[in-house]
Amino acid sequence: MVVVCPRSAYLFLQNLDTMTVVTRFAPSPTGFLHIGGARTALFNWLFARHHGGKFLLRIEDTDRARSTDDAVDAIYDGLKWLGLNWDEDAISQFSRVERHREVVETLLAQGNAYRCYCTREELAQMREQAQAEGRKWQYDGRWRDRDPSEAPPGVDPVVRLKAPRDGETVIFDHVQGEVRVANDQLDDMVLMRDDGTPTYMLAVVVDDHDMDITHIIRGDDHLTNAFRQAQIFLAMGWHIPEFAHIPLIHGPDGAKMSKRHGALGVDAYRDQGFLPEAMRNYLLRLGWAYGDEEVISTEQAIEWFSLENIGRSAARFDFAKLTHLNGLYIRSADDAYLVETIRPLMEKSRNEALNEGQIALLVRAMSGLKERAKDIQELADSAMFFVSPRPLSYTEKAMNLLDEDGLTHLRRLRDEFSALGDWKSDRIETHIREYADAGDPPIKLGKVAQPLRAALSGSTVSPPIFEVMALLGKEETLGRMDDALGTH
RNA sequence: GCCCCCAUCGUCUAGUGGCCUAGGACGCUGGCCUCUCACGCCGGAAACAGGGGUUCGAGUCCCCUUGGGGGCGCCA
Repeated sequence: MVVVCPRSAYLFLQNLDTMTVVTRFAPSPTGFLHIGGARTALFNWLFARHHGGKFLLRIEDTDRARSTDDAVDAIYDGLKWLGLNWDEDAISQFSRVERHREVVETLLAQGNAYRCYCTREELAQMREQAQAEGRKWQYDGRWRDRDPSEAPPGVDPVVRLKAPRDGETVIFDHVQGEVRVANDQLDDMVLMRDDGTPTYMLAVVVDDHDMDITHIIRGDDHLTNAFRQAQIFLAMGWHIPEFAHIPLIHGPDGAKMSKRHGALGVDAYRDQGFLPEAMRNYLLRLGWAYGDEEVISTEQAIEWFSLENIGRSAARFDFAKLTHLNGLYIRSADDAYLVETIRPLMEKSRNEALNEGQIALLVRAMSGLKERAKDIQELADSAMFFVSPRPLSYTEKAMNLLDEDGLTHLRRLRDEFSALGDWKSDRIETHIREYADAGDPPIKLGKVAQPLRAALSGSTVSPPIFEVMALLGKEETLGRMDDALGTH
């Protein structure tokens, strides 16, 4: 017997443009939303949006012992931060147990499933023995055709699928292509536990069917599950969704991205200063490509996304590239948006709220600031001096610039500045250049600009100093210069 | 162990038998720009895992080896 899961029969009748594509992201709430899950969600979201279909969210919480509400919230937060909005309400898989049981009953009644009275101990023993003999462990189906009247007393049975034993099962995966496995490699999986709760394998199939999922896009660690799930779909006589098993993401060292191996929740990336749009772009390019395109807006991603362009090999996570992309997005981001983004970080580190005037100043300063930041934490730090109260504290390097020579220039310039009427960046620059040129011998601009930078920003790095002076305003500039002169 | 998947610069990738003296990006690196730091610009080093086929012709197709990954739960 050959069980074939073809590219959906109805796909030949109606094409993707006219059918409603429905995808889903189905994480289990046992921890944060990690990077691999985020990419899976992104791909599902893009595919649905590309086809004008629906992207649903289902929380796979049938394992009551390991599911937590905090984890569910972390998943919601992560998806929201990434901008991956889902359609309709999220579905709790656990809330559907009655329906799952109903399907198990149907399978039982049809003779496609049976009760197995093996105890866990018995199973453990069989597994051990198989291992000792170097055999592959597989449930031998001993209760497959046994009469239930032989059931030992006091044992709550599990329900297993009566899976085909001969032939093979083949699926056509949109990423992996045609994959086939001999049915004798697949044993009779448990559909319902001895406590009457459905297993993941059963629940996924029932839910995907009931939710009218057309395309299952998920990590390729589920590839072998696809065969087992296909058998359930077939047993129920249900239409089988399209599959697309995407390669996993590995850590920078090539090892599996796991929680103890550098895998972080998306919240950690947010906290490290990455912009969601940069994250989306990076994740998209990890395993998917559109020619030589590197910087891809979300609109473009939706337009270009297709399953066929997904690569087949695992990718390593590269912080450097993410960081570079993040810098790109920061530079092209809206000034007010960036100020809003760094605002909480700044208020936290200065332990004081920013007032309206300060916000406005930061918005005006942003074009110079964002040019030199790779992440928003850095951006927040670099913006700090604009709103720091006098007198500023200086970094050690800044101190060194405020030496005798530096202070001499500051002193002279300070007097000249107070006479300067038009406090505009280019006017200030002209003035200082003239001052430097007038020296005998002429002074290098840096000799003047750096002490100014130190006095005005407290550090050795800042946006163009003439711009900073204009932004700060004449009064504040002179005040900060006085501070520097007074302290030394 | 068994089953399945994968394999182009350090990393992400383009490449669908001739357009490949293998392209782009990150990183690295030489230079330019320059008031600092960045950005930007110009240049450089850097890859088809190995071996067999198929073909007039292979990075592209097939097989084997090697290497990586995943799965083999009353977890999801």
